[in-house]
Amino acid sequence: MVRAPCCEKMGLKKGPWIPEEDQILISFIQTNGHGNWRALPKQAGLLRCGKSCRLRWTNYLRPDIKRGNFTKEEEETIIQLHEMLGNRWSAIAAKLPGRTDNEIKNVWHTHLKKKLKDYKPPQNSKRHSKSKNHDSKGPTTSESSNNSDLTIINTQKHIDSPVLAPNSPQISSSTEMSTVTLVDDHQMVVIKQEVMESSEYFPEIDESFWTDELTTDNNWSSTDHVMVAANQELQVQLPFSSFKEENVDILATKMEDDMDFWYNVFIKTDDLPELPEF
DNA sequence: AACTACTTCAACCGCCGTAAG
DNA sequence: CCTTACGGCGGTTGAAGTAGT
Repeated sequence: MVRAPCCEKMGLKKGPWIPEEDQILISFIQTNGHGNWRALPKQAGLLRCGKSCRLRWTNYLRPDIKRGNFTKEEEETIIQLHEMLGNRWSAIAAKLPGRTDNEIKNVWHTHLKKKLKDYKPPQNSKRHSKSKNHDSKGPTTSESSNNSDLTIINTQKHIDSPVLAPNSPQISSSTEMSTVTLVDDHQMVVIKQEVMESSEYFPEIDESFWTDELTTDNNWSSTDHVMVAANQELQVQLPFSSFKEENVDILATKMEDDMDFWYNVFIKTDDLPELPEF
C-alpha cells in the first residue's frame, strides 16, 4: 500500500501555526466538530493538511489540555508507566489527563531519561549492602494525599519461604525479585519479596522502614508505591473488587534510589467498575 | 555585545492498523 | 481477498530560546 504524502499538494502551509489559524480551527471545531480531518481544512478555509490540523488540535488547542510544567507526581507516573509500557506514549498519556503523548515524549527525552540514568537500579545484579536510613526517601510519600485508593492491610509479616494465600487464584506476576498475587476474591494484592536474603539488603528492619500510607496519582491507575522488603509480605487492599480475573494484570516493578528500594505496584484491568473522577 | 553550544518543544514524516468499498 | 483512505502513533527534525564563554 502506497500513500501519497499528506501535504503533497502545493499551496498547503507548513510550519508553525499563527494565532489566526488557531482561531479558525478552534471556531470550526467548536461549531462543526472534527468528524473528518482530511476534509476539515478545506471546509474551515485553512491552507493546511488534515493531519496538521489534527495535530495542532490534539496537541495544543484542545480545551482540556493542561499547560505548564509537569509536577513531580506526573513525572514519577511517567517513569513508572514507561517502565511498564515502554515508548507507548499515547497509552501513558491516557493516564495523565490533560497531557498529550507528544508532550510526554518530549519530557521523557529532555528530562526524565537523564534523570533515570542516575536513578534506575542496575538490572539483574546483586546490590551491595546499603544503609538502613530510610527517613528521606521512598517515593514522595510526604507529598501523598489522604485519599489513597489503596490501603495497607498489614505489614512486616515475616515469612521464611514462598507462601501464597490459600485461596489465591492463578493470577500472579512476578519480577525477578518479587511475587505479586491477587487474593481474597481480588480484593487484595499480596506482594512478596523473595529470593534475596534479607540480611543482604536489610540487616535490620525497623518500623520506620515501612510507609504509613501509599501515594496516589492524579488518576485512578493504582500506581502506588509500596515498601516491601526481602522475605516480607505486604497485603494491600484494592480500591475495587468486581473485575474479572482474566482481565487483571498486576505488576510490581522495583525502584531504587541511593538510599532505598521500593516497589511500584500497577494494577491494570479493562474491566473496571466506576472510577473516581479527578 | 557577539558568538557558540546546548536545550526545548512544536510540528512534520512515515509507518501501521483498520474500516469501507 | 485486495485496494484505498483515514486516523493514530512513535521517531525525528529544526527553529527558537537559553546558557556559557
